[in-house]
Amino acid sequence: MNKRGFKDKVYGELSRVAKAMANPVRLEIIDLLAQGPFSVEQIANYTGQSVANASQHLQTLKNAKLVRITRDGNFIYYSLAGVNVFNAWVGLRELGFAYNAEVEKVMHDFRCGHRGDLNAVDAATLMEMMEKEEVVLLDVRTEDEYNRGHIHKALSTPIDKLGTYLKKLPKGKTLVAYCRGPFCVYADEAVAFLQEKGHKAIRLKEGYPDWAIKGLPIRHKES
Amino acid sequence: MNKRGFKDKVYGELSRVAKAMANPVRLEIIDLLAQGPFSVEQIANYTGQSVANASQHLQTLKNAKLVRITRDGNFIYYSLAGVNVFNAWVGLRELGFAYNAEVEKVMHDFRCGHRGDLNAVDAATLMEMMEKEEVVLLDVRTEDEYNRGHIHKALSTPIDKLGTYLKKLPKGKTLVAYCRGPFCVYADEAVAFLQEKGHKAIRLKEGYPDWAIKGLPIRHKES
DNA sequence: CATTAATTCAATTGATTTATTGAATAGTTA
DNA sequence: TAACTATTCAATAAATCAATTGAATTAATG
Repeated sequence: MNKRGFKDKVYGELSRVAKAMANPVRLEIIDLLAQGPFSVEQIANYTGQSVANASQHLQTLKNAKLVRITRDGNFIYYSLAGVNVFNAWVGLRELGFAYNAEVEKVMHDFRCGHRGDLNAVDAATLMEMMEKEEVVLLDVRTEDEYNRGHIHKALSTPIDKLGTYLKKLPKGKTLVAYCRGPFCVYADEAVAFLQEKGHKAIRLKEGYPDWAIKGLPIRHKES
Repeated sequence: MNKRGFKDKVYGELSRVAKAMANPVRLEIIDLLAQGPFSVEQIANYTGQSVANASQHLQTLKNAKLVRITRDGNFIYYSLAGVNVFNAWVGLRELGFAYNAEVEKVMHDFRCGHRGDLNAVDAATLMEMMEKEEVVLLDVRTEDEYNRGHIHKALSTPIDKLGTYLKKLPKGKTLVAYCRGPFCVYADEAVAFLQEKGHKAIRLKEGYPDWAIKGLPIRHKES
């Protein structure tokens, strides 16, 4: 094989991987699967797609080796093929943040409409805050996702049941809410709700997968 | 805006960035521009494309904010919009290496055909070797690229003039050749040539941009 | 073995993407 | 200002991609 043929093959193969990521629905699926395995129906519901369409996108991701499947009874669960998939997704995400003003703008506008406080702490800041025991950390994802893995010392307070946990939360301390990632709005909703109830609340910029991949302290239930 | 509308916009914008990367020619352009600025004609020649086609791809990259331009005389020079573009490219590249057996296979087959020794040292290993002063480091890219920036202590020995440097190279020490990146074949060609001439030679797995972005020691000519 | 539920396949249509060609534009130099 | 050069634009046709629909698989259960 000559030099051009070699390059055509290498860049061609890599562009197949990039093509598999180059679709809004598939990016949302990747972002979701960073939390762990989900069935086709769960993925379809979450992304607002028909089951057939979700399945089709999942086949595309599977062919590109970005996801893998495990069976459990009647269900097929999809999850990311490995940590490199998440890394590539983060690379793309940060690229979007850095140079695409439209991404920043959309996020800013959306969150402006939901709460006054646009601040968010990043992982490093939160680590410092936690060392001083100033904060209560809230995992507002589903209980299932919490059990799969959560930030050390976080309490499970799913967004749709947040009201029932209100009494147990101390008024003095800062509440920090986190969810699936920077595009997940659960933490924003939680912060809005908590601030309305008179709490001092702020969201964590990153989500659980970002925290975990940095090697920061986590815990999970034995399965 | 509702939650779905927000997500559609965010993932839609990010998929536009991914789409801009999802083409073999554009990936090769990104990989090249990691070395520094190049004109449209240089890019067209390097990628084996017509000037019009190269220009069209560059417009696509520019619209996605992945590259930016600077003028100098008659020429327009394209370069990466920032360090995040390179990071995203590396994320994709590593993803290809990790899960796409086809990429590994193509590289292995190609390099098998060119030299017996498939080994390559990585950056960390090279740093150790250099501390013991066991190696002579050769930058086999163009002299121009060397001047823009090179690994500290490397000699400029462009691949097409490598023969003229032969006498000056010590027979006892290990020669380590590096070039633009893992898909650049200059270092492979250099290693094959040097081994043929009785030298102990090996390539660096990564290219100059990978070395530089890790914060490892570099030097460059004042411009 | 038949039923059921979850998932995938196949065919269609409309929308994007790509390489090619040749013409147009915008800066530079004489 | 005219000629030149590097780059971009516009139009085309072939190829690829996405959402929809309904039918076909596949594996577990009665």
